[in-house]
Amino acid sequence: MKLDDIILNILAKRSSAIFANREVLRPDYVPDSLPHREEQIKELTNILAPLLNEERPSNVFIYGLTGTGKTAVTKYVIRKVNEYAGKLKGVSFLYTYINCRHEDTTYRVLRNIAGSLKIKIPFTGLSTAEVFSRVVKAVEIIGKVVVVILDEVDFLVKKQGDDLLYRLTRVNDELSRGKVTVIGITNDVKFMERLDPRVKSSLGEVEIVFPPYDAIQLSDILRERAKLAFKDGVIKDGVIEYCASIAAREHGDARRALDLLRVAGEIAEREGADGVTVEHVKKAREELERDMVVDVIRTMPYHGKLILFTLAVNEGRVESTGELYVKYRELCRKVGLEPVTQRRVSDLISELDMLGIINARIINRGRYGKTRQAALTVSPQTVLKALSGDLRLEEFVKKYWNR
DNA sequence: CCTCCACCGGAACTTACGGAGT
DNA sequence: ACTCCGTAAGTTCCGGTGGAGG
Repeated sequence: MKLDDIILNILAKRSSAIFANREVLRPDYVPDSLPHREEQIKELTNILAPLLNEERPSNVFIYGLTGTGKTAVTKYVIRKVNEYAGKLKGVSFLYTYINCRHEDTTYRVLRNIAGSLKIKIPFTGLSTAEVFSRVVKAVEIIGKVVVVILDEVDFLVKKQGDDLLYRLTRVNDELSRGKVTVIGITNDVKFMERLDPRVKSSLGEVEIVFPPYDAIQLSDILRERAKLAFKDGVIKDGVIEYCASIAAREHGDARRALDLLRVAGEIAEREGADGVTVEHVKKAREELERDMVVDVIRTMPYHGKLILFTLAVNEGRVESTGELYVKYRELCRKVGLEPVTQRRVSDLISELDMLGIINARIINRGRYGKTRQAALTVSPQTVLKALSGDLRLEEFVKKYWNR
């Protein structure tokens, strides 16, 4: 085949037989309609309405499990309010969206806020106090309301404490021109309890709760997006319902449902099929699982990978942290590595649990103590496969098998 | 009803590193 | 060149704690 033809072939496939617009299924896409979230949209719009008079809205706190539309609704409403503020009243305000899972330090969050105020801050080197005062100065000079949206705030607070939140909610006292409103978003129900009472009262001026979707609502959402994302008639019977039922089982997570649908479409496309079937969704589920594992492994510290390895070669589960630790040390010894302390391993278990790659249940064995029982949520083979892709571990794995 | 195991989990500290300001 | 700062991984120390077994 001529090179020309190869390229042409690939490009031709891009104008796909399956997708009309796959962007609609991406997690960060904000749709024009958000079914079953009218209540929350109304509430949030009411709260933010003072922006039209250049007044500072109350701080808002938003709860809801992952994939319940918190982020989409917030982005949607703030965008619309901003639009109408300009159109109807000729006023403007600034807003910035920050995901604290990615920007999980005080410094990085401040740098992001600074960025939206058009002042540049080096990515390291300054003290947080310095950055904070530069931000405050900028708000003062600009003299407008600044809405700071902190998505997944719990990550920030877990790592750095509520100091930044406290200062952000108090900053209005120091300002004569310009105001700051904070919108905090979290999926951690117990988050508020851990906050300093002062932060709690100021941040929780208003609260909005996002309940999880049920399977029927998920189907509605998927159907609506599928209409935009796929060409007519490519979605076969039962596909939408199947995606919805899987996601409904996992706490009504719409993001999960959309991911499934998108990946199923991509698989169908790769196979050159003329439609998306339930089989494609099943494959998509496996593929997403693999991706998740690879992703977790890439971001884990070295000894976190060793813990995963230990777990994987033990049929994917252990009865206690102690057992896991003994086996982990054994592996380290065989391969000539310094093991970390049990305390550290305990933290690594927590991390893996939070990332969803393992399930760590606390169990009480009375006289025989309290411990965590850890089990992989994915198959050990998937983990081993993903680990062998890790360069430094490859040797390790080989050594272990040939020992 | 109390004890006491095998841990959990918070906090403060260390080490190594790389960037900024002066 | 020197100091100050943040980040990441890990350590040390230690105060809890739920419930089976005495």
